[in-house]
Amino acid sequence: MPLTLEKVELSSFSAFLQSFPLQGELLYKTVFDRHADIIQTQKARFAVANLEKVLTATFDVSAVSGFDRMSLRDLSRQTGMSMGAIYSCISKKEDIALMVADIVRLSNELIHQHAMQAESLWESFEQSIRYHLYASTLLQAWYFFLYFETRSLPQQQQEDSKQIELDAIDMFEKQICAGIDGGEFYSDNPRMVANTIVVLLEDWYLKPWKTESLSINEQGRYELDINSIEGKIDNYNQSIIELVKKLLAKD
Amino acid sequence: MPLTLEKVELSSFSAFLQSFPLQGELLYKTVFDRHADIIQTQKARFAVANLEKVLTATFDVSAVSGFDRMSLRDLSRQTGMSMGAIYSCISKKEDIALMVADIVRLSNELIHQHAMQAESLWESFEQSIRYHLYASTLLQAWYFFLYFETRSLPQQQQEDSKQIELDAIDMFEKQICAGIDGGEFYSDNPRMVANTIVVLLEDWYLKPWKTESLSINEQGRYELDINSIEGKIDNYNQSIIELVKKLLAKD
DNA sequence: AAATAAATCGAGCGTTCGCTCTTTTTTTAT
DNA sequence: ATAAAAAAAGAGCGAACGCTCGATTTATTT
Repeated sequence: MPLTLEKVELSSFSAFLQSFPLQGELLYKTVFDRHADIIQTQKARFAVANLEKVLTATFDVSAVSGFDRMSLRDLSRQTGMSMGAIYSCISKKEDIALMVADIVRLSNELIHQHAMQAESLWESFEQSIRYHLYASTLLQAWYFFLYFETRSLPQQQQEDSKQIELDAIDMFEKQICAGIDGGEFYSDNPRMVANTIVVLLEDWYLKPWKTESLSINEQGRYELDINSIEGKIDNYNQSIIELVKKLLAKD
Repeated sequence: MPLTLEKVELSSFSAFLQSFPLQGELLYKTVFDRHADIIQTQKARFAVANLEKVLTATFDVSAVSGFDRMSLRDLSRQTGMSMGAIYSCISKKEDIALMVADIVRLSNELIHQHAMQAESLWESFEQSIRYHLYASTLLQAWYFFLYFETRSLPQQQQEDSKQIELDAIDMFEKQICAGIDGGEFYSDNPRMVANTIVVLLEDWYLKPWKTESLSINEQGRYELDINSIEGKIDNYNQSIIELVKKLLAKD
């Protein structure tokens, strides 16, 4: 039973939250299922609880000082788990980074697949942007971590990460070119427009302090405040859309 | 005798190279002068040679695996210097990151000051973008390092780095607003345009593989090939300018 | 050429790292 | 209630870390 997003209209962040599978317990259950081979713990109940603690603490600690500086003793202190407990849900430190990379890739696949189900070119284009914003808001810590800690991954996975970005640019470029061919858009530099979209999407989850889109809780961790975030996402999304419209306008 | 850029027209990358002071021997001499308090070595001749070796090797090694993973023994091997020699031009590992941060800040100041000398609003705006591209190309490794290794710096310096980015956005925003007030531009979201410019400027030095703007030499290090880079910078610069023109056009 | 100062060297210090492994505790099955 | 299985605990291991410091080499001055 592979994860999918049903074809429903995810026209708001709250609607998105109701159908996106990579959140809450199911998120960590997914991590468990996809890495059962390296996880010692057998019962999902225990593994899921531990994975949540380990990954959350990893994001907290390494956001400040980086993954390399985070020692597993830091992690032990932060989670209240012993070294043994930590090593029951990973086989080595690097595994944590692998799990994050895997989930981010999966998330990107899900939103891409879903956006492609749209009926018109513009709808698909607009939804690619919006779903990307939604997913990278929900999984902000994960996206952020992957971007900055790619160098903790094996060489091959580092290349893969680059390729994800290039693929995203290619995708937008193709959509733009299709729109140009269909007479819907105009641009003399489709790739530049596509690239601009991608870096603006990255900017959203890399620099939340620019828009204060996330609030900081008493533990100093960024967290979602659904009520205040909803408007901010829509704002940023709208800004990108309007920017893109100008860039693709026929004189 | 503070460093400055004479008021000359730097209308091409090669013209820029002829007057920008942060390059070659003078670059490392500047590092030496500005950190004489923590550098044991007294004679500039020795310090400059060692700083060049240490900083170059730092960029090489940590571009692959990060500053934290780079041990001073790696550095010793890469430079052919002993531990003692390394510690004669730094007092601790963190100093390397401090030196890089200092130079990047200085570079930004120089190009900002110079751009402000332009005579018209548009000229100043356009030169801010172009000089930033020039400087971040010449000092690509430095800019790249600061972006990814900010977390190796003390808390205060981390905040400063954020502020540099916010200042840059503010500056472009002000210029845009001035242009709107003067009837030269139109935009209903000046900050979004300013932010877009800044992330596109960052993209240039963070992801050289996107445009293959730098060639890779036999040591696997990115290096400048003045002949082929000149056209690529101008291309990218032109792409940004045209994009900005569209975003600020009066209908 | 001798004397002084500066720069370089690298073995070694104390610490911390990722990780292992035996012991103990908790959970599950009978 | 008891036995078997699973999970958690944390002291301990070898390796590698940043950094120091007395010995040595090189450069400068007299």
